[in-house]
Amino acid sequence: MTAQKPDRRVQRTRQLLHEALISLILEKGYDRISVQDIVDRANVGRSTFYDHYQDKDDLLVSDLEVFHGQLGQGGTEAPAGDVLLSSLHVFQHAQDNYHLYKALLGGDGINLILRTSQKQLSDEVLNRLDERTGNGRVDIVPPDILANHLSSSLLSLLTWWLDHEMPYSPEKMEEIYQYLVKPGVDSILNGK
Amino acid sequence: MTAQKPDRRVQRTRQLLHEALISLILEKGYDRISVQDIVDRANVGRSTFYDHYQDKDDLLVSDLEVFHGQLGQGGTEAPAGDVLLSSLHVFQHAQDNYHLYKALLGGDGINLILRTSQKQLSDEVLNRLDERTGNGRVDIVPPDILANHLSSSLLSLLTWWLDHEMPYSPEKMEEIYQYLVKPGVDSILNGK
DNA sequence: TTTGTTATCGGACAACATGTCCGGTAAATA
DNA sequence: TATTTACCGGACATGTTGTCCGATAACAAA
Repeated sequence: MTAQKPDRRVQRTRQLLHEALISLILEKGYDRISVQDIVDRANVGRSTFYDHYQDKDDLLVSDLEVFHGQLGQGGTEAPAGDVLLSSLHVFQHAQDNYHLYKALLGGDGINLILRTSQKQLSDEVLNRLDERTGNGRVDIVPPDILANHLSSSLLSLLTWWLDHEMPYSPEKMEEIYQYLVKPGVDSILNGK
Repeated sequence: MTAQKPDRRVQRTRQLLHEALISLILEKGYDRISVQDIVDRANVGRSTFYDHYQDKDDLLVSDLEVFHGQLGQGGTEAPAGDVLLSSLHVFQHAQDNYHLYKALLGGDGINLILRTSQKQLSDEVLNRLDERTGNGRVDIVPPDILANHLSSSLLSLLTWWLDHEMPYSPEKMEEIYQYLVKPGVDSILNGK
């Protein structure tokens, strides 16, 4: 079993496909891209694509691994005992890789349902917030961000509940939701 | 302009397509469904499908409108001055329409990227939470729900930031994130 | 019941997408 | 230089999409 040097062409081809996918997601949205689009953009033969990946999703997942890898490393480890995520590192990394993040998280192609539902809820919250402007620390947390937070928290909690086959009653979930978000809202709106 | 009675066939056809879509999403996931699958299940001609909807997405969006409509009505209006969403109503409605909700929000087909990223973050938070079990009100808010909340909040905040072209600095976003979630976490972990 | 309308059907069509297989070529390693 | 192998391009069968058409049967109105 002699040591094998890796063929330099492989990495290059995968890199080309990677870049093509990202740029195409930005232009057309993930689900409007065909394998043909990707290989045209990358100047790679279509059969070569299938030598590397099973399908379009496979390429995306492989890209996501790089994405998560970069995100994990380089960040100062969270202070021991601190439960909160080091969001600063996330935001800085997103700023440094704006296009990548925007392609993966932004836009509207990928998450049609959740985005539609959340916008609906968020608008509703925003309406209520408008009625109580002036007081509170709105300077620190803008109302639209607060609305976004409240609606997305509810939807993610709901999604968790469904994925786990509704292990608690709606009343219990309501209680949990309150415990999670109310202290934050109070401290912002009532100036603590 | 005489009053026209609606043709009863129309509503029936749309209802059949609606039911077929929902059941198929549950079985295969949204993006693995073809129009052919839908019309086969619904016993509707394929050309008839295109008489009603432009494409698969169009049918889904139309279903979402019903979804949001049901969600909006019937809920006791939020107490005036209360900013929080009436999550109880949402959870009850989800319980009454479990299959619909599960089809639209559950599973993994529709939100590959966000779900993958969130699971990553959530696991990380959960690890940290394990180190401080015992104290706090874990009985009210289970650790995995708390981890889910913290990670999804960060991702939704990040998504908002990207969609609005990064109007604040990463440091400012970090501050906002802390303001939003920290009070809730503290009250849960430290027993207030 | 009769009449006029129209929703539905099924088939046909072109264009495109998918995944696989193959032999030839060129670039890599040894 | 010799040998391995990554890449290419073409071909193939299969499936998907969106559109158009004429025929049929269900409908509303009279």
